[in-house]
Amino acid sequence: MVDWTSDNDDSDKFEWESDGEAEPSSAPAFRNLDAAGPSTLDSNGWANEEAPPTSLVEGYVLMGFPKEMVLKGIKEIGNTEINQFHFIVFLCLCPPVLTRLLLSGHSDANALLELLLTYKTLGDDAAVGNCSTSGCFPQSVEDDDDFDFENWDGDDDADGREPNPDSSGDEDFLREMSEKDNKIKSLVDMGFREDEANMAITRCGMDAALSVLVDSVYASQAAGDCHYGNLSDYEVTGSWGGRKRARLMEESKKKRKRYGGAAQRRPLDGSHEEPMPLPNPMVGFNLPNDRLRSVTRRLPQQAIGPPFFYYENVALAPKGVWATISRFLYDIEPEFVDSKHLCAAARKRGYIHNLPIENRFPLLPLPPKTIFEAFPHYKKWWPSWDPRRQLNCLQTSMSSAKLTERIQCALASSGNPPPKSVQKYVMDECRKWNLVWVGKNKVAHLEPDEVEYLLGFPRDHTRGVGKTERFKSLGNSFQVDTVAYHLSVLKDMYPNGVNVLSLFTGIGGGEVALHRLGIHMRAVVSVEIGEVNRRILRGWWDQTQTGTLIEIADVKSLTDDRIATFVRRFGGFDLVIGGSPCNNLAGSNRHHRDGLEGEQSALFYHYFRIVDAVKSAMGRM
DNA sequence: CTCATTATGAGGAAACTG
DNA sequence: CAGTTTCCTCATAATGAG
Repeated sequence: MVDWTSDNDDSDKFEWESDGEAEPSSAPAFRNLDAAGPSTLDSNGWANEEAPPTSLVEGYVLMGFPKEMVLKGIKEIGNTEINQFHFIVFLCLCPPVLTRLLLSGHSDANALLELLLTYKTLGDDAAVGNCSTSGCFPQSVEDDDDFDFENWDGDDDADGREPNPDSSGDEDFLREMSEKDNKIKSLVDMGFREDEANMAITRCGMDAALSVLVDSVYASQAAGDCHYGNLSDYEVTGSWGGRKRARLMEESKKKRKRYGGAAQRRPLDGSHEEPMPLPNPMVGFNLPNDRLRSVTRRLPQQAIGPPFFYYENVALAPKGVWATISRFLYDIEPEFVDSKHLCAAARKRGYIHNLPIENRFPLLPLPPKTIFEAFPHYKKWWPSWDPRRQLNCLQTSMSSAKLTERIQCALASSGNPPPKSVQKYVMDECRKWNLVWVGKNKVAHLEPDEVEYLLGFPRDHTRGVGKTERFKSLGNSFQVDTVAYHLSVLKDMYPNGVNVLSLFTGIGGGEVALHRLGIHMRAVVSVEIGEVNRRILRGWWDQTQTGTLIEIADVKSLTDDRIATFVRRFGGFDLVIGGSPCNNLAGSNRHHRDGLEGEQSALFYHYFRIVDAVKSAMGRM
């Protein structure tokens, strides 16, 4: 056994090997990178990489059907009652389809044929009567128009359903379909039945947010349509509402009233459209060595564990997002903390958790809170007109070398001190890109090990992968000191260690925090989509831990059944921790800041689903 | 193809001004 | 109080080099 409180203590210190110029040659920092130990398989023996298709259309394409054909098929069947079975039957009963597949040089045509024939047999036995009324069979193809598979170019809009003149009908259709597929799939993944999901979309419209759809399903259940599993518990909690909430919380346009101070409480009962106000200063419920601002809180009854859970995301999300997140996570008030109060870099984040907030303690040694304390050697070239003493948020990408050059030119061709206009230009860029002064008139971005240090990770934690990847992974991570401060209350509660379910693990900020707190992890089940991140976590784990680590790639594949299996195997989880993707919420995303319904950020609903599944599985223990 | 580099504002809230 | 300015943001797509 290892002494959990004292190993690897050099991770606390950041030591400069030289003047910072030296870039040590990359040595493999991890052991057993590719050695897939027995613990990389779960108890069912499933491999880690398996992932279900994300949509019906995609699914068939993955199965080897040409996309155009899939689209056409779905169109013919009708897009309101898409059913995997119908579609397979449709394809089976179209000999031209089979012919085309077999002639198309598909790499696995025989296997495909076998699959189709299998389904065909099933279809003959069971389902013909089932769909004979819907006109979903090839007849409908033929009496519609002369559907010629051989000359089909995939751009056939002759069915007249699409009045779209610009011949992008298929694209629109595809987009619409996959959007609907995704929503249905998300709802099904959350434990709803497919017909419930379909009904909700019909009621609320294609554009309804997922949260609205969920509400709609619950409302319909509460109205007595049906009861469905343990989720019906929520029908009686007032804030979930037994009534329809067919509005987008994100669309609240009400002028909001500001207030200062974190101590004030506000009803989160959804009876108003007031967005979630951010505290100023953003210090959370309390800070180390600052008992003055400490507050007490009372958790809603349904929020109380087990398990404890800890959720994180960006504080400055689009309007209404945090109200929605909070509503799903048992109406717990978020704790908004800017990590600039604990380290030298800002990081405004919201945390929703059901941990006690009394008797927290920080990691020691306390991290430096200013740039000069963290990196003394930058003082030498720091101009007096740069007033920064802390860094802005550490992001996922770094500035270009061209920018350093432009700034150098601008400064070289002006006096000392430079005119205000030049100062403003330089300061704007420095603040935007977190640049530091490394020479005369010379600024540069931080290095990966500096970011590791600021975020509270051991040095070289992300070493061994590309520099770009390191910045990306670190930029997406926790600030360890901040999270550890919140998790510190677990130490006395679990002297024998904890079992952790870690979602969206990334490079393992939560795990590092627990380790640095001296909390033993008996078992960690980690879900992380990024292969690089899984490797980083595995490397760190093998170096520092003796417990069991199970890595899973896709959160969607962590079904309620598998969760129940893990709960039985480990005797329950003590902590469910994770921050769901922020890239559709973050302000720096120019292209797809789509809010909580964005492609990645919508995975929040899986966080909710999984916490709830753990809750109910542990309730049955 | 992969990997690294570079250019690319919107959106929201706080601070400021009159 | 309304209008304006300032500030900040767990990013993505196009391009280029190998």
